Amino acid sequence: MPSSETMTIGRLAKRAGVNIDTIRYYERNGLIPPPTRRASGYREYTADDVERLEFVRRAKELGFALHEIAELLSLTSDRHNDMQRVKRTAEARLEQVEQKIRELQKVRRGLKTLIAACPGRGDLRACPIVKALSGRKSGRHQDE
Amino acid sequence: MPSSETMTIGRLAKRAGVNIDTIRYYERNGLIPPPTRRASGYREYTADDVERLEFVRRAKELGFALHEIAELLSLTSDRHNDMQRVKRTAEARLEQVEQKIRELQKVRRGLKTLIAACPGRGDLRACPIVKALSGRKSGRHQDE
DNA sequence: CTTGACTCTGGACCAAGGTCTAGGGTTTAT
DNA sequence: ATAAACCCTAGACCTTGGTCCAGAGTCAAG
Repeated sequence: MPSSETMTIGRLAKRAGVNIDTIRYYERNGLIPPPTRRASGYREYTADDVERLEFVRRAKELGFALHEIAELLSLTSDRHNDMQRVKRTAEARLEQVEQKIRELQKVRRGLKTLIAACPGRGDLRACPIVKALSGRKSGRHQDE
Repeated sequence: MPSSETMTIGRLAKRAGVNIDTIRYYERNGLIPPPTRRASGYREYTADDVERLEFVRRAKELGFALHEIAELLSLTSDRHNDMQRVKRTAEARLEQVEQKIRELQKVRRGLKTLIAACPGRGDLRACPIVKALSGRKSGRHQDE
């Protein structure tokens, strides 16, 4: 197949399933290299760009921030790097994800405790959720 | 207790450990009721306001969005409500948290799979992480 | 040749949760 | 009485990841 086939930005957007403005936004932010231009200024893309956008989409699904994706892409295109940097980037992301999970699990335990203690009806002044948020120790009811 | 003691916004900010601008921001967004004013226009707060800000802080720690906190506060101050609405709000938040945890766990599994498959050195073209992001099937021989 | 669809640029706008600044008035301490 | 420290408002600015718009130029079909 003739890899010299090019497409306009609108076509690329459709193929990759992203908004046309997102492509320009990615270009501004270094996720997509500045493409060649026609004499008129129109951007010309190739099938490689579809793949790049798919790379971005997959990395986003793994929760990488755009700047991390830009980094991954630049690592990827430099043969002098080996896998070490890529692997470290992934490990750093994993660490972030695990940290966030731990935080959320703590929050979940807190909520579950409060919900379990709340009968769900009756006078608000006896509500353990309200009490906890108001700073009184829930679990032991005390008058002010 | 002499609840007639008042304080300026700067004092309240220090007591509650929040930024002075944050207090005004909360006021604009209905988290803190508009306080009384001196003739000069200065806001006058009481110890109740310190508690309210602490309520907000605790609710934020449980991941409630500000609009949800405003809702909790308004529920709380209306004696005609009973616990039901408060409990439901907390349950809704719990559901959100659990959903987010599930998403992150999926991401974590994906990352772990890739990291485990990556030897961490050698030619990038053989890197399973890069391959996966590039859309080639990496050896999906394992699930965790 | 004209029309409609497409593209260009630069900048505004969105959510959320603030933070900061400018330009003024007030309070407090010396 | 004056300076430092405080407060007022309105509005700009920040982050992240985009989306949308206006006004102008370009391209393809009829």
